[in-house]
Amino acid sequence: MDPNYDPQKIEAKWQARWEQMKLFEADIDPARKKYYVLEMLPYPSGDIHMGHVRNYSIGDALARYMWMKGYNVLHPIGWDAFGLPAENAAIKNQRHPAEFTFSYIERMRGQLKRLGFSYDWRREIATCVPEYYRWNQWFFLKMYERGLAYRKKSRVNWCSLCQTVLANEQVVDGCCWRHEDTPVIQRELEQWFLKITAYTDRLLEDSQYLVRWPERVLTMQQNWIGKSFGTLVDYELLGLGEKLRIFTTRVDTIFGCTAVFVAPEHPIVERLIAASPNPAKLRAEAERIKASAVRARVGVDLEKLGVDTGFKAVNPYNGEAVPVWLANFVLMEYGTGAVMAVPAHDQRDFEFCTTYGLPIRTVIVPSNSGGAELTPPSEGAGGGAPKEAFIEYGRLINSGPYAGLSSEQAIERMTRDAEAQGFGKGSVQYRIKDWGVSRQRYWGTPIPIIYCETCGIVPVPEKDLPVILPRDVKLTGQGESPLANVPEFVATICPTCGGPARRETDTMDTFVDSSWYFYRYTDPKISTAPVNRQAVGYWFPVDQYIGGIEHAILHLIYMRFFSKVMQDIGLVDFPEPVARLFTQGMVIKDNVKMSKSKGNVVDPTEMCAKYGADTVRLYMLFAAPPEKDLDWSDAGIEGASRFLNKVYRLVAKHADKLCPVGVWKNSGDAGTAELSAEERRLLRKTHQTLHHVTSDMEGRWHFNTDIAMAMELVNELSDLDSAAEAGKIRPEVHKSAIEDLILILSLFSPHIADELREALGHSETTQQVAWPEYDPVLSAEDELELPVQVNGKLRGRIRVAVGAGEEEIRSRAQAEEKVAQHLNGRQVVKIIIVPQKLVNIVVK
RNA sequence: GCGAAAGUGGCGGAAUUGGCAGACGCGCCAGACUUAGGAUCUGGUCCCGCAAGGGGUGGGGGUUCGAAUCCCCCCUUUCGCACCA
Repeated sequence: MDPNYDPQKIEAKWQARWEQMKLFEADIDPARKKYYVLEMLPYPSGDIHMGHVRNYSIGDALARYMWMKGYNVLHPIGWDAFGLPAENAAIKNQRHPAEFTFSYIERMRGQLKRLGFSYDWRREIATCVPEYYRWNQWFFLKMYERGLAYRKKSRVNWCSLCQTVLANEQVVDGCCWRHEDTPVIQRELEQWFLKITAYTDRLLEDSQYLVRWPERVLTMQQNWIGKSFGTLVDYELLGLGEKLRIFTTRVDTIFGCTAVFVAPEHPIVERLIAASPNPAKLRAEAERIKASAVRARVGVDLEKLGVDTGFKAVNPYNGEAVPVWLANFVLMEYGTGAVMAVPAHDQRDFEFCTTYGLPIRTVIVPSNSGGAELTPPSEGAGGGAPKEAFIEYGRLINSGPYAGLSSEQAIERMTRDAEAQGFGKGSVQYRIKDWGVSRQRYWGTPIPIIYCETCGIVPVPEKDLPVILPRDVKLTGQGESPLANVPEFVATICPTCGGPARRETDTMDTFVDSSWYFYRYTDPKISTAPVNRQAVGYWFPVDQYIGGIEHAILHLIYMRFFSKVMQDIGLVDFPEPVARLFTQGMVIKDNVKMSKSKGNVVDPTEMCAKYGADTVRLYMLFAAPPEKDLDWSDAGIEGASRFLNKVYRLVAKHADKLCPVGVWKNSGDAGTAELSAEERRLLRKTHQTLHHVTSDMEGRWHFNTDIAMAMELVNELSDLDSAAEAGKIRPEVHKSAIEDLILILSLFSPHIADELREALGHSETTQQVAWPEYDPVLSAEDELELPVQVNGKLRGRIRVAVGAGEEEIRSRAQAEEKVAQHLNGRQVVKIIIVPQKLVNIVVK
């Protein structure tokens, strides 16, 4: 065995051997328990970054542990290979996106292999190949058949840098999710949508199955879906013979309505302008409000602006005519685009009405006011002007027949009355919108739709799939679909009438690709269906999914939606595909996320060349618990490297001697009795470490503490080294401790573990060994050092046998020299003995 | 503004159930070996104090024999939401 640790050599050797042994290839085996470990698939951007390394090191530790626990482990990887960056790079460099993508995949595959992750590479997928994306098209057609994919013209989010449409989920603070400083603009476009809103209730309800998902993710999803119960109420517009519908969750406050606010984009605005005595003026004002509203959505704090249209609307509950205003803060995309203004009980209305001098009328008082006091607390005892709206539920006043009711009762009764009298009804509104999937870009899945002059929208027949993305396309990045300029792609014949027709030229959002890829891994080559039902039946659900939290309302909600559609189609028979989700923290450096734009990127491949993959991976897991952000430190990785060197030297030093001997096994009481003090000490530490690591691997996953324990074990081995050399530790015992250490290490730094295990005379790899059970007898202490407190302050320590009785502990504690000094002359009130932990003597 | 999480040495972090605060690593200090040390090994390293002792987990209060941990108030940071009617 080489006396010097050479990670480059060792890692190449074991990676080749693992591959040759087909160690990580898992196949269906109904006789064995399965375990599916999934990590979020990378986008082939050119290089693996530290965030990937962290993600995949966590998954690999788990996968290796589960293999050793005897599970049949599915651990796949693939490529989220369609997308904008490749297309943009292609435009810049006058090359084809496919060239970039495939060469980047090639390079990143090499980098992943260099890191030694235990993937079943036979299952690798790339979403940009027709064998994969044809099934995106297939899903699209299935959804189309079910009315879940539809086309409509609407205002959509447009990023001027991406030169394409974005889904609502891809807009962050009014800006593009990929370009934080680029405000999204609104455009009217014909687009394809997937009807995720048809699944809102199931997405909410089925959260009950996701008990092993982080609460935070579920909350974010809930908020994103934004379900709220309320009432639709029709106001009649005087002089127009038209109704204006509003949505409110607080119909109980409607007797306090002093105006109606309408979004500047609302269709009724055109009618108002037309009927206005001064149309030009009203139009100009509407435009001004609209312009301020667009700015408002991007900005944080905005001034509430509005304009009185001069029209009046009639509140059907009390027949009162109130003015109709255009208001910049009213959203066209939520509810009906119009709201009733109740300044006394809505803070926004309050601010607006205060600004414009609209009346404020109190109709709710706190329930505990007993009905006697008719003034809300916000109006102040002196009867001065209120400073804010009273927005709580309470009791109704000044509300005609409903006065005296509680808010809850009133909402129910008033909604029912509206329905009975035909001017309104109960309604549920959602914040989430349907998923716009059309993209005016090239590098994506063609949408399998044909437009025929005579037949209209015609889906591509299933037998004609895939619709191949043509290779020769002129890419300009100029905001129109590149496919539109490929006549041989566009020109087709109508599958229904056989006449000339043209193809849809938009491509799909790449989040479609990643919404079902993890099903494909279970049988990546199947050509007759997107997924193999039998394989899914064996491997699903995903037992553990690991990735970044940034996908909480993107991928992680789309993926759940897709699974529900798949359930409805009959492809799978469960509602939720992922049993347990883990979101790891970011890798940061100098207090900010590592990113090219910040120029603080540490390249994993360079780190592998310098320290070896084992060191990089060990450091990633040691520097912080996995759910927290990890602060990169150059000094820190040196420490990890030093540790592995130390382990290597320690084993190398004894390898020749230990190689031929057998491993000590505990044969029960007799075996334990014959251990020397040093042997006892070494085995105790070993089994305490095993105990900690084993229970931690079962779910807590604080790998940093596992590695710290392994370091302590190494320190113990090092301290006992001279005892081992002096024969006070038998080689068999020594070897047993070292082998357990190696198995623990194999979860985090597998190459060095296999190398060291081989040096000890084994032919199988660590991953093929059963995970060692910890021995409670060996890990138990036989003597304890108990701290002794006097009035809660540490005063001394006593050593007692584990089985020592309370009487003995009591007297020993009081007799301890320093303790006795503090007891001197004081009366002992109570002695608290916490078994195995401490003694506290209370005196006065 | 609302919601969530967090705040522990010079730094990353540990303390799994209310029971020795600071494991482990980094850094630093001293020493050994060495032609040399950015290798390795040994010892030290929360603060004040010569010591005895005292103080200490963002700040203040509380519960308890005992609080980093539980409760109340406040401050700070990060993340999410932010006119969703």
